[in-house]
Amino acid sequence: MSGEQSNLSIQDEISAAILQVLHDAHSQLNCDIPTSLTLERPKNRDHGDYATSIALALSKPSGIAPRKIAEIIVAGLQVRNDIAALEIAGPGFVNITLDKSSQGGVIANILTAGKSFGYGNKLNGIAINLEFISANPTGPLHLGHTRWAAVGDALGRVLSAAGAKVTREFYINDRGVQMDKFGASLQSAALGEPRPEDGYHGAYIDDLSKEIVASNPAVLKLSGEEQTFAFRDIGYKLQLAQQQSVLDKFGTRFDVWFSEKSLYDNGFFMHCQEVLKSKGHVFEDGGAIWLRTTDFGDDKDRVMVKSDGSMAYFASDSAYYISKRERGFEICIYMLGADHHGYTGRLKALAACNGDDPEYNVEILIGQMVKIMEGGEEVKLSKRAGTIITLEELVEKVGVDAARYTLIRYPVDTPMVMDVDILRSRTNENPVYYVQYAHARICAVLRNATDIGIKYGADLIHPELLVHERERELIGALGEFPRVVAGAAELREPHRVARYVEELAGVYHRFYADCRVLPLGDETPSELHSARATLCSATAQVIANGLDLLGVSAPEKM
RNA sequence: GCGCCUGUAGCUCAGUCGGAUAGAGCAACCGCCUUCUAAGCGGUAGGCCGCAGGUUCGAUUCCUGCCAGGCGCGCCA
Repeated sequence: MSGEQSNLSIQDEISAAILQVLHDAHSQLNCDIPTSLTLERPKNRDHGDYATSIALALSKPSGIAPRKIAEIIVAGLQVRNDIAALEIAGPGFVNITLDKSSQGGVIANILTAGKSFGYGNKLNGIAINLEFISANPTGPLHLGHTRWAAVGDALGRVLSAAGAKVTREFYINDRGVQMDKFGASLQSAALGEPRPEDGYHGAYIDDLSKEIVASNPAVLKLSGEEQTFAFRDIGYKLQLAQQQSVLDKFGTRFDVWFSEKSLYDNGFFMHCQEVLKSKGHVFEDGGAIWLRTTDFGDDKDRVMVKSDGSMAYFASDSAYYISKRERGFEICIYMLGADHHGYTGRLKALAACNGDDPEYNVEILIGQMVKIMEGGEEVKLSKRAGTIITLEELVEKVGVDAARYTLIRYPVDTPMVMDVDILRSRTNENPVYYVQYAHARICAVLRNATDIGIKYGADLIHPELLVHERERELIGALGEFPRVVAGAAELREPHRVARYVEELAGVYHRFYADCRVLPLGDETPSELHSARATLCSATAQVIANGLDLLGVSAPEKM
């Protein structure tokens, strides 16, 4: 935690000042004053460094002409010495141009905070359970899982950066008939028999069965069901380990690997059923035990215990949710594939049945489908047929950074198309290279600066020298980062960080083209060189921090 | 039939409480390396923001209806 001073950016100070001015004019305005206000960054540079349209918004409730309100704001801000110019434009926009020297504060903040620049306290202390991927341990992770592997991990990082206490959790579906089918498939593969029709058919089953036999030759001596279970259990361990290893290489980290099976240990499920029963939403019908989720808007009630006494999948869902709540998580985030969006209703209703607030305690993010193109054609995905693109294959094709970055830079509710050919080619058709290149470029400049004895650092900012339009743009963009991170966390949209970092890279490239950083030839090193090099190092820091939140590397050389 | 998501430039897509002339990358065309990484920069061209209404000072954004596409709607997991 840094002190109050450094947490308050220049735009926060000014927006607070504007709110204060409006409050002071309350008797005149005679309407509700908003509690917070975000300064906009106008696209058009002629409109200053920041702008606000609050005067237009307050015009109606106060019954006062917008330009009149703008005048009040401008009058109230005149006294500030960190503002160079104030202008009322159009129907009542207030355009603010910062004083040169006040812009330097951003650079100082970045250099002081270093790796933690951008981190904030918007979600301070909130215990969040972030569940993602949650694949069956019966095969490799495929493309749908991969989207969440990247986005879920990035969201975890972003939420943590906003101060939340995040636990990343992978729910292992290690129970039920699909596990037995898995065991039977492995068994038949090992024995050279035809696979069960409803079993798993991918080529990996052959490999896995060989691995099982090689490491545990004794399985061949077993027979019948005993042998099926042995294949199932050993295969499960190996397959899970394979998933874990792939995710580890992908840079996706989990705090908890939660076994579905464990929900039935030590009577935990019975406990959950009692909890729900005590809240009055459990009933029996046709020999089955149900949860009356229709009490809270679900389409139909859900079976927990089937009439034959076996557990329905929803039994596990219920127990798992209660486990999360009993472990102290305030917010449970579920990241589900589009083919599971029908879950929203029942999960929200489940929370309500437990006496929780479904709007607050449960959040469900639905990730739309990912298509993959190669050679101009869509690669069809079919797990049963075994022609799947796995996470591992994708990484082999395009590398971790390109795969992660591409998956993260789109909002998850957009269906997306990944073109392997483009991602494979190392050109800036792939935005990740554009961003990484900016970072590497800065590092090269700074290496050269050091070589020729140009110093840079927090005591050499010289904001009064950084007056070039490109410099001001760059400083302004750097100052946006904390706000972007906070917004990404609050809206659960890590792609905002990616888009920001692309924007920042672009601003830097333009700065680089127009503003020579290091002395030319035998030119004498000046304070401007140091100031620009310092600005470069601040930029590198922010790009690195942004990429780090995405789990993408920031190379020093390319 | 019901529900969720999507529809913005030739392509892939951004666009947070409604804001000023709707953006980026790629593809096309024209320029820029005798000195910091050209994986870069500048410029030109490219748009009925799916369609139709509504709300208002103002709508790509909010509301309603429609059209098109994707995905779901088990005592499966």
